[in-house]
Amino acid sequence: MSELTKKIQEGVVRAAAELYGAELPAKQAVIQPTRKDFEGDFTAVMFPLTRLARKKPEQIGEEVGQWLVSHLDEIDRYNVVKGFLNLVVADSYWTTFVQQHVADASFGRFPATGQKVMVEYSSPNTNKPLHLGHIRNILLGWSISRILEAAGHEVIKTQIINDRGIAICRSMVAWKRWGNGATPESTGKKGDHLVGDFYVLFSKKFEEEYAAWQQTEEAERVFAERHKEGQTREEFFKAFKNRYFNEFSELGAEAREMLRRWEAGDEETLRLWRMMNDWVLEGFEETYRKLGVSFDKTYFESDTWQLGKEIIEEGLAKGVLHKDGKRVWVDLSNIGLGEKTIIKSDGTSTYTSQDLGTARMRYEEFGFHKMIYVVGDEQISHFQGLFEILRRLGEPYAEGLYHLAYGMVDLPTGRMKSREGTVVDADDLIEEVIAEARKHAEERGEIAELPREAQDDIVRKIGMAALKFFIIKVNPRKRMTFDPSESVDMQGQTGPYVQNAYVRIQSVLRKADACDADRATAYSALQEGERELVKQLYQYPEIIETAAREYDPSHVANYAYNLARAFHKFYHDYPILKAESEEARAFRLELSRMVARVLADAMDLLGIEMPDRM
RNA sequence: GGCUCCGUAGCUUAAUUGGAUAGAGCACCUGACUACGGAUCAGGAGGUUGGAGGUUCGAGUCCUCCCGGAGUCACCA
Repeated sequence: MSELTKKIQEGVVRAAAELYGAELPAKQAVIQPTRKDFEGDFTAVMFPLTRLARKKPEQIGEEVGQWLVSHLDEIDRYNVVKGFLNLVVADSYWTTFVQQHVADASFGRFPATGQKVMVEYSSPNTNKPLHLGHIRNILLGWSISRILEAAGHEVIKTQIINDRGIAICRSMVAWKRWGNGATPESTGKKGDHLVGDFYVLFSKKFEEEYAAWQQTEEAERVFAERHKEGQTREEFFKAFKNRYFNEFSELGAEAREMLRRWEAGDEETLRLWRMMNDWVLEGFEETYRKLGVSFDKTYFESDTWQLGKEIIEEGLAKGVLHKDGKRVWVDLSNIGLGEKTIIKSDGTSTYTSQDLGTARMRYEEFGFHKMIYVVGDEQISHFQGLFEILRRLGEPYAEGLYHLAYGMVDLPTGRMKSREGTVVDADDLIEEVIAEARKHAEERGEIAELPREAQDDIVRKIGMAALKFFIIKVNPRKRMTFDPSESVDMQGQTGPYVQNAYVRIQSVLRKADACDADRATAYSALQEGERELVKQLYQYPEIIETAAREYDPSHVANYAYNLARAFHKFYHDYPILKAESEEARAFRLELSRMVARVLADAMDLLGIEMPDRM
């Protein structure tokens, strides 16, 4: 809560004590920004006082209002509507506020909390390129990291690359069989896309193999023996695919053999694996760079997949985990999850066992207070189980673990499905939004005079702003529909709209010759539109606090939009450079300067850059 | 079926965590400066906040029960 609202709140509590001899809990003295349709800056809700004062809310409002005006310098006057006490803050308070913070880089930054927070926000598989779903994940993780830093925490950004397992082996088999030694250099293809192509090729060949197999006598026999009562041939073979892969498929056997050799440390297999993984990782790096994100620490599943043995032994000794033969499991029925397997009966590890081990390893390495996993909501129960196990084991960091679950990204046509080729590729998407921004810029011709590189830079910033803002403005919890045509919109509630407010201010500032900034505080006829802007600026730190507490960057995005909107209106309604007085001109310039600074700061927390022209 | 999440205008969404007449954008219609950048601004139309009860001075928000959608409940990751 900000300084002034806190002061008002304390004032209300003290007023209650002095006027009515009542002890009002601070929490019940609700202070909120006044709604637009009433006069005032802050509103104190009087209803909770009625019981204590045993008077009508209107009368209490009058009495408390008078008390506040005479005891707080900042409060100029008040009015009462029903049980709402609307308080008007003195102009001098606002003009001083702007003067104090116009160049204050610490505005919107909180003092160090001493808390160390680890944020894991990317965990891609190395068998195919990043797609739209990853983009939401990455943008969310990046911005929440920045917001947590602004809130005073020390943040360690991390990713875990899932670089081993049967999936990458499929790509490896396909490359070996049909690749003819293709490389990113020889094909001119980005490494992750090249490997992804082989993954797709494997699937295609496997489908063909499976279809052919269904015509064989062996398939006939399998169907006869294993199909359920009333199940058609088609239904049976659709459901049987995975088992076919594991029991009958030649390609499946080859991929499994590849995995076996990898696990056995076969040199040739490892060489191939390293080569293809490196291609993918370089591709990922490029995409990350285009998205403007980075990590402090990268983990690889190939290093961590066997972790967890130690912690599992402890769990067995403590009776938290149970063992049947080689299989290790845990009873999670208390949180509605039933039995969960941690080590399979063939002795191999699972995702859960890795995650147990990785959590402890990270804690030992960084000693974090909080660890946030930014992972899709389809894994909610996985994390519930994981955290529950760590709690039962008495791990010291268990209470600080948090799964930031975001909803899937759908297309207007429905869910993205890699099998149906409806996945939106990250690189393609980035290219598209930039192309769209370029198209708009060319139509407008505003930046046509600039050198090529400068134009490219601006167009890139605008396109990325459109894409990022479109994704981040939605509450992470919600499943979102990604309409490609809307995502490149540049008007209305969009990134470019916010940028435009900033650009307009830069344009004004360029034209403003040096003027006496000190005269700004002498301005004493604050207009409605000015007041509205100042109040919104004043809210900024609180917004960051809320976004950090809720792990929700959409608050910051919506704030930036609202601030930009208020500025556009202000810009339209009042002259700045040709203001009616020197004081007004000085104040409006300072006010605009601060709006620009806060807009840029807020957008920076979302990973969005501001152009100076557009 | 158990657990979890979601449901707000035709569409995409917000609501300061229980506060005033539910606020925006898109799309549609109508307007605006010989002006500091029109990627702008103003106005119109569009709502029984999925439904029904309940708690409260006050409910989109909390409780109960329904309806609809999604996810998950694997010796997958």
